[in-house]
Amino acid sequence: MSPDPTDARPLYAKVREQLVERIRSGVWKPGQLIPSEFEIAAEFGVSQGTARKAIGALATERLVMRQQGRGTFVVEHTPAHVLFRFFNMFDAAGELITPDSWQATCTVAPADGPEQMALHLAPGAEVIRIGRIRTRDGTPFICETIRLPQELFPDLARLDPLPNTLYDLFQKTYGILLVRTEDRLSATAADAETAGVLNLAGGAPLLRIDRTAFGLDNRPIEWRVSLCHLQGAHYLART
Amino acid sequence: MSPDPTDARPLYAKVREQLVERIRSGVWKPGQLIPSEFEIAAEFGVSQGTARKAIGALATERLVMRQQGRGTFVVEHTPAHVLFRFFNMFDAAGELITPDSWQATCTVAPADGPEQMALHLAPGAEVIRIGRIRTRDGTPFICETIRLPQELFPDLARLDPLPNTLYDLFQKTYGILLVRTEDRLSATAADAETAGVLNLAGGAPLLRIDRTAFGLDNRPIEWRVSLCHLQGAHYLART
DNA sequence: CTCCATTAGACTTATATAAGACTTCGTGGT
DNA sequence: ACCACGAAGTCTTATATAAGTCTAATGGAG
Repeated sequence: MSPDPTDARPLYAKVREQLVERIRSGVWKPGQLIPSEFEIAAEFGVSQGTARKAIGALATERLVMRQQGRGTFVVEHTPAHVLFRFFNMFDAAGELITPDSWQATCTVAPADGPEQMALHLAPGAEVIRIGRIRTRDGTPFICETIRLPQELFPDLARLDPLPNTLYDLFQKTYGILLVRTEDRLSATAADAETAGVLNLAGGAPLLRIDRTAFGLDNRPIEWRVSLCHLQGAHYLART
Repeated sequence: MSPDPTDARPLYAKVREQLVERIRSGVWKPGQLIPSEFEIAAEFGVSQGTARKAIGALATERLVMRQQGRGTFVVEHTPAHVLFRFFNMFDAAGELITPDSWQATCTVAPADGPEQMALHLAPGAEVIRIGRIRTRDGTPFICETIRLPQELFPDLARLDPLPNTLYDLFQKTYGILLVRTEDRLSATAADAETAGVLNLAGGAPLLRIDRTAFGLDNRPIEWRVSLCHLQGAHYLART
């Protein structure tokens, strides 16, 4: 069954890999109930404890959610879940900010140097470029540029309007589950264009969030640069 | 042995709590080898697997480090470890920045409102206020203010000079292990004083890091505000 | 005799399995 | 409408075995 019979990794690691593959390939879809520990154990010819340990690894990677008495479910990127999991902006009172999207533009072009670098693209590959403004209580506060590999998201550029939570779209329409992000934060002064869009004086300090989001196979899926005019809000990083 | 005989939590959770207490109280000191899984199991009258699960919980909380064949050790906040664990600034090439400390001032005073709030202090309690400049390749780039509960760090204010890595001092001299931090990031314009210290034009954009660090019992131990003039550097937040 | 590579053994954490307890939820009787 | 109960799931605990690490004894080469 395993490709390499001399593979020395522990049993539960091999089982884990097979389970990940089932989620990646879409055999088990987001939100779906997966077989019980005993069923998985029987299928792979291991004990329930070993199957449990493999599933437990998925649970710590937040690929599945377990519920005692109910079963184990593949994570689903509902808008609410995406907000909770991947959005880290809070207002002065500590409340999670729920932004709206506005005025999105979407184009396709060959990737330039930085885009090739960020998304690990071969020269000549195309990217989708999305620009959008996000608002909070009606006033614009984030100016955002998003780049995606065109190859992974056919026809996305023709979607109009784009939904507010892209990660939800990635998963439900394209079957791509984001698993991990790396956010690089810095401060920058607003240039003339951004200042105009956000209705600011030029040179105003902005928080710049440079995010790369990775999929199940650790491939970079999205590169997103957000320029944020936080009015008393902040980005929260735990540990 | 347990204070409440009807305590319904699982066995391993109770054992875990006892082990945490041993680290908190200093019975097991940082860097020290703790007893083996079998010894702990025998002492608490449980199986090795249960003791192992309790220790495993500590390992995922990064309170201990396990090494197969060697044993399990309480984490130690060496300067290198602190840098790796709690310092999140990287330069444009992705290399970890190792800052130096410079020109620290240290005073003691009754806590003001924000300090009481951040450190959960009773009115009238005193705080230690530390101000310092951090340099990178000799040029100042972070202007930092640190507040500590005076009660926890007797005589710290008399230390001169303060060491570069405070977290190391907290652990080795005061036996206080930091376990978790919450960093709130925002962008701000340099005021006149900060601009002068960092040798900048007034109004230059700075990254503001507002950090609260928590100890083993989840008590806030440190409140630190850093104003950073990142020259191509960034703060990295994973996940 | 000294040095060094080897090896047996003790001790450690890691893995695998089995059995019973606990939780949830639907179902059917009252 | 309510409650008891059973089916089906995860969770906890215990036990046995494997695998990694260090130490000290051993024995041969120089």
